[in-house]
Amino acid sequence: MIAPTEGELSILRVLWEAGPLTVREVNDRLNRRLLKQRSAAEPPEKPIGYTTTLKLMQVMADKGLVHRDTSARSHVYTAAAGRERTQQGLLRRFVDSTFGGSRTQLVLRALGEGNPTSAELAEIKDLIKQLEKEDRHA
Amino acid sequence: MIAPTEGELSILRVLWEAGPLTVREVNDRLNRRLLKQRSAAEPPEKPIGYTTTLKLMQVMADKGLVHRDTSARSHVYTAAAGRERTQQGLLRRFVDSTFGGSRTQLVLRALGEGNPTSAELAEIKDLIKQLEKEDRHA
DNA sequence: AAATATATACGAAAGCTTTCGTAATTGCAA
DNA sequence: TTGCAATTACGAAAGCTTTCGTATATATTT
Repeated sequence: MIAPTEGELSILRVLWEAGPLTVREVNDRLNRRLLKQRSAAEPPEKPIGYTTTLKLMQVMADKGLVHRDTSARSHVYTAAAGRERTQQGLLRRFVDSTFGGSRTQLVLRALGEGNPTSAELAEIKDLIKQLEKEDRHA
Repeated sequence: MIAPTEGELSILRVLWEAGPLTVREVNDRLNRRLLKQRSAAEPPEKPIGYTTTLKLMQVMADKGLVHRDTSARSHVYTAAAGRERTQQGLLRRFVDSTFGGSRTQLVLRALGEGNPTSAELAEIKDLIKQLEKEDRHA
């Protein structure tokens, strides 16, 4: 599976969240998101043009990142790969390029500087317990 | 601090590992690394041209990613920011774009699918303990 | 000294992602 | 039907990173 670019990823996020959508719907959601993000002080982000989103999604269809149903006039697009699988692929690439392939280094860095809440820590501890169980059985 | 690109990051990795170096030395190490990576079956990766590395490092100097000492004929380059700080910045950006800003999601994904060894898990558990202590005091 | 090797500087090409303008098509409304 | 709105298709421009050729300067070797 080909890795999505930054812009493609923002479209995939919308599709994962809201299911199969038309270009118009995706573009609307992307721009609504921009509006929400904008606070008074920040520079007013320019909305994404409709044909920009269209073109991007056409390219994604060519790459196989999305499937599209062309039976209706407004084509309906679906993410080709699930969120988990895509995150997994991007994570691998990121760990390789930035942490020399060491997932542990990544985790330590992520936990070390971010003030994780006790709830988050608890969730991670639970997962570690599970993993240790599996390890014992293996 | 500006985020380094993929190619720039590979140069920073060399500088972090080996300290201040000339363009020639960086280029040699990049290509030696390529040679090591290459196994018999893989397509023979093309070595990186000297002027390519030179130009990239000049651009990095312009961006402020490296400092350079031009007192000698062969300029000597140094990484401007430390490895930890740079990793931290890249991590933040990655968590935002790929995990919607949730470090916890990233950690869970990183631990979940990678068969971490018990030594790795122990290291992470230690860190969690420390963090919980700090949390109590805060 | 002359020839050779090595360095930097610099512009431009190549390759990629994103943005945009415009034409052609289709559906809908007056 | 005619006109208007919305959609796709498509090429090209803009912007960025990477690669490369070449000119120029500086050292080294013969």
